[in-house]
Amino acid sequence: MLIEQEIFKKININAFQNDLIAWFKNEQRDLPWRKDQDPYKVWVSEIMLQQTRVDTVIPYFNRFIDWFPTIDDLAEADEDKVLKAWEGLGYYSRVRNLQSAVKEVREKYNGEVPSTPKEIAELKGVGPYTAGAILSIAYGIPEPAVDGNVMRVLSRILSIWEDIAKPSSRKVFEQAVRELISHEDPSSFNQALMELGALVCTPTSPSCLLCPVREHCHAFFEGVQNELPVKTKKTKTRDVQLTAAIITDTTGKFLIHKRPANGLLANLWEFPTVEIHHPMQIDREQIVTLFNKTLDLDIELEQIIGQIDHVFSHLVWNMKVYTGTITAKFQETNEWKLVSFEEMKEYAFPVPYQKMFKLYQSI
DNA sequence: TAATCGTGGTG
DNA sequence: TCACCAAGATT
Repeated sequence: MLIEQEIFKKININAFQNDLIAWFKNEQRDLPWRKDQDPYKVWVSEIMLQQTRVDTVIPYFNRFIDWFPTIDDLAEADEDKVLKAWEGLGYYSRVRNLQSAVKEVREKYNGEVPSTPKEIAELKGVGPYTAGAILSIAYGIPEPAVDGNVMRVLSRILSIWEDIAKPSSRKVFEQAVRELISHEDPSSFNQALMELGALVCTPTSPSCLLCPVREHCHAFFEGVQNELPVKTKKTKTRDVQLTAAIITDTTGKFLIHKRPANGLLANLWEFPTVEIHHPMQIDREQIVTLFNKTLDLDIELEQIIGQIDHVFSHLVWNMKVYTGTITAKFQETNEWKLVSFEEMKEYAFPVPYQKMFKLYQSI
């Protein structure tokens, strides 16, 4: 790669490290996962923080560590309870991978989180960023931990015009970190880059006048901090038409269904739902038939109580919500359960179904 | 590589 | 209202 030669010329590495780390030690936020360096807690926090804001993560992290204080606690827990701990956080495969990886750590590494790049990167759900974050923060090993913050900050400081939306450009920034990282305190260095990105070197209108490494910043020198980083975008969401129903039996219990183990919202619970492919040419009777045939049920729909629109990363759900009743003897299975209001609280429901139940309660 | 995988905050 | 965003990984 040709870029390293330039990096050495542009930056006084020692002064940059010192200014950055000194700022971090003074200004870092007091966060629950910074109270110690327990590799398990660092790991949990890094998984939670993937694509998720710090303020959102804090209460989830505290409750998760309360429920599962150690690797053994998480490894032995029921998946339904683990998912319940993650309910509302999103990207649920993160926590299923985490539990799977924790079990592997217990079996292969005697319960100790491995401390080599190769071994840690093999764990489920641990990609290049998370591997570097755990190695540097928990073990003090000078490995790059390149997330969106780091790419933004370094694209400005080093004036790197790579498109950070391209997966291939991450390695450019990893190489940059390898040239710049403090070997005396890699933990503070990596965290400082991210903290700077979160607090000062923000995506829009960065606070350059407050920046501790302003004098090292090529973009600030050239006045192009608002043009960096280069990031192409593409977002096309598709609409999905669904009909879902709150179905009760004669005792007032609710019919719930466990979603498939793969794909969207895997292994979470939902109220019975069918997809409507051609909403213009379907009547109520056909919807009932669709429920009974698709879901192998025997139910009757009562009335529409409203509509829930929910936006995911790559699609939008338009859910028509009905109430309904069970019209025949019902047999519980692993995927189908009839639960009381109190029992329902033990099951993890994704947000659209939480919205749906609130709608039901409001009528 | 591009698509998939959630949610809540923000300008 | 809506595009964009936030400590990415997997397929």
